[in-house]
Amino acid sequence: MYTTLKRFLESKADFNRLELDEVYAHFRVIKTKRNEILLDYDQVSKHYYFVNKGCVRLFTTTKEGNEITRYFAFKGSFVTALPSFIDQQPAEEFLQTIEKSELLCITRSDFYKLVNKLPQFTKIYTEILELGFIVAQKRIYGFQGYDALQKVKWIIQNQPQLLVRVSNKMAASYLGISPSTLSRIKSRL
Amino acid sequence: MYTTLKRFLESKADFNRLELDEVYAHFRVIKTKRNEILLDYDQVSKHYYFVNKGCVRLFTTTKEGNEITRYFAFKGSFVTALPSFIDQQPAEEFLQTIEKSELLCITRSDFYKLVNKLPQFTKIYTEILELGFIVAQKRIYGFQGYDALQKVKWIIQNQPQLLVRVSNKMAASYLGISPSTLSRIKSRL
DNA sequence: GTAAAACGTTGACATAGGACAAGAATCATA
DNA sequence: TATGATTCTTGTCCTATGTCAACGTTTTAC
Repeated sequence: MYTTLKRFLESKADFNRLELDEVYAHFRVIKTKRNEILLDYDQVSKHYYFVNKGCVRLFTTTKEGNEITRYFAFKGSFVTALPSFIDQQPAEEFLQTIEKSELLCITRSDFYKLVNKLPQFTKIYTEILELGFIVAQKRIYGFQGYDALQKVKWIIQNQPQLLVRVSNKMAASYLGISPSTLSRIKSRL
Repeated sequence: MYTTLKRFLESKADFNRLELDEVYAHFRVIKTKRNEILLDYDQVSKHYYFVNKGCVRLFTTTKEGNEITRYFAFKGSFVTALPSFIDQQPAEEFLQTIEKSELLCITRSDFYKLVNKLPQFTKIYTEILELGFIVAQKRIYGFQGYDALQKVKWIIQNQPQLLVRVSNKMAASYLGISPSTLSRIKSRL
């Protein structure tokens, strides 16, 4: 149950047996179906999720009702609506499983308890923030000035599993192009 | 000299006199002309800057040589090429003053010394990361699915000083539209 | 297992906005 | 202060990509 999380934690800092158990104790297992909403647009983010199996998508919608995908969390990633988790304002984004998934869930208050109690966990939080920052920057800035074809090539280079794992529509909404355009580009590769 | 920095620090955490002096001691004042490069594309980011006066721009260029502006740091903000500062890889972006400026500069090693020595400074670093993350997300995701006019309106709402403070060209490269388009839109507002 | 709904693909069409250029305005340098 | 360089504005033109629609395929739900 905790193998993947253990691997994640130990790759970031040194924990002894007791500390690991203390960390685990705060996580609760959640099994979900496909397309389950974990967090709604107006809700405040109170949980951090670790993906044990499956995939969680972070997305929002425009006024016109089009979905815009911001992030896909696959096995071994932490995910939440971070801005809301940090400042406790309504998320203005959705968290959704896009496959039957198994998640480890920790509440915000428990999360910060661990951050304040275990220096290793403080370090992990800092790294999550740093990495989140870097990844988001690379992804989004990487797209600046790219046309549709360049974006698709970028994603094939940098997240090759993505195009095969998620639907055409979701991938398109992640790339910021229309499903038609993505479909046309794929057929020409 | 340290008034603006003092205000910044005290707004984030409680420091006593001695601690403040210790923080100050690691910052060195830099006075720059307009358009001075603080960090080049291939360099590794070794300094964090606090803007006392003036403005620092973070930008990069496309293969075709077009500039893309990522961030403007005005008075009272910290700025560096954070991904490079964190992982010590070449920055792939530029730091440049766009006005005659006065900066407080701390080296990376001193910065991390403070982070590890003073809990308040740890907290400030966490907040810088959190805030940087939130601001970057809001800014960039805020633009997803916006057309040029919506972007301009967004910027007028959210960073009203920006359009008057920086050149048309730089503002356009920040918004991800061409200078011509920005010019046309402004004339129609 | 079947009907309904959602999705993917492809075509025809419309358009936002980029590229380029030229003249006016502003800025930099000596 | 003069002159060359850069930037701003605005026109014309063009292309990438969005929209809409039709149709076949896949998924969902009862």
